[in-house]
Amino acid sequence: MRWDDLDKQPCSLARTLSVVGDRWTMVILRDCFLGVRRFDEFEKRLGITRHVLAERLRKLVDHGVLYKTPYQQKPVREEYRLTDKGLELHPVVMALVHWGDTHMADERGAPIVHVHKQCGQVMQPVTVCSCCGEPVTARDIRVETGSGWQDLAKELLP
Amino acid sequence: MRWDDLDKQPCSLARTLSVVGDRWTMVILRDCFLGVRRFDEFEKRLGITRHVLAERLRKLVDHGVLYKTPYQQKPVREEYRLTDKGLELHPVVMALVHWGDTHMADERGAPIVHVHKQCGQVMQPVTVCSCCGEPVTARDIRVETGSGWQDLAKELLP
DNA sequence: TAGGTTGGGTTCCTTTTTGGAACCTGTCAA
DNA sequence: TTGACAGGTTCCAAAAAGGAACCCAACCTA
Repeated sequence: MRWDDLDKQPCSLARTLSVVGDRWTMVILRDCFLGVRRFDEFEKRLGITRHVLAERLRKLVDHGVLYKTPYQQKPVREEYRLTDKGLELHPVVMALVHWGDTHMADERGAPIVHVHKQCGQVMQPVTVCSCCGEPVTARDIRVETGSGWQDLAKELLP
Repeated sequence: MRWDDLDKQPCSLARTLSVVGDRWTMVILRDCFLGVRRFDEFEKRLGITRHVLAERLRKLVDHGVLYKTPYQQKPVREEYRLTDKGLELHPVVMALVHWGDTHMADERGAPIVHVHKQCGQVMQPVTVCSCCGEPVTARDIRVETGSGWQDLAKELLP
């Protein structure tokens, strides 16, 4: 399978990765969540080549994850901002950062910490069950085929 | 910057992506979480080329995300399993799947659902604050430089 | 005992993607 | 008039992915 066909897979993870799963997109989105908005600022911070950056930004705009909005006229200059759809990638970013903090940090600890505005504390993201509110780990989960997909059950699960 | 230098960045997200951030690794890990363990089963399910698969599995083993263990002698055959470090990527997988369910699903709905064994319900992952237990979104978070990184504060944040 | 199958790869070659640098286009300021 | 700035695009070389074929040890089976 070509990577380009990922979005046709009957798998939400594959479809998500077809948008954010290439080498640079998540790093661009990290900067978006930090408040970076302009082309040249992305370029400076990421050290990514301009034409890959331009293409990734275009793709994120096409998918409705970012939108362009002018911040000056004459000449028109536009900046990139997260849409609501983009903001909803925050749990993904938090989970990636948390794993890195736990498993890839050096003796200096986490480069960046997250403060929860409501409680004022430095926080780690915890994934809980939407029904009972208890923390969930991989071992607490059983996977089943979705109700619209019974016919593909044998293909979806090993 | 080359993508290969991501792991040297003072950023936990970049370091995490240096392990799981290429085109196929997360899809391989999705299958690991579904219980796939053998080379040929990965190949059949993913339709990925054998040599990319072999390289990705090797890299995940090198990083301690998977380990190889024999399931028969004569001839020795080994399978790949998630280590504890690998199991801790579960929140990342859940967050990616949830975003896909929300934003990339078709009329048939989620191909796969997650049942929380403890409460028996189909669940969605919710990210909450480790201190106060309240759900957090992007707008609830303020970012600060980690205590070991004050000297780099100007570089880390825009 | 020849021939095929299975699991788990490696090799080789072609096509796509990146990386890196240079170039283009309005607008403004010196 | 030259230069800077923001935001790209173009071009070419280098690296990675895709696809097919090959390898090998140990079975199985006719």
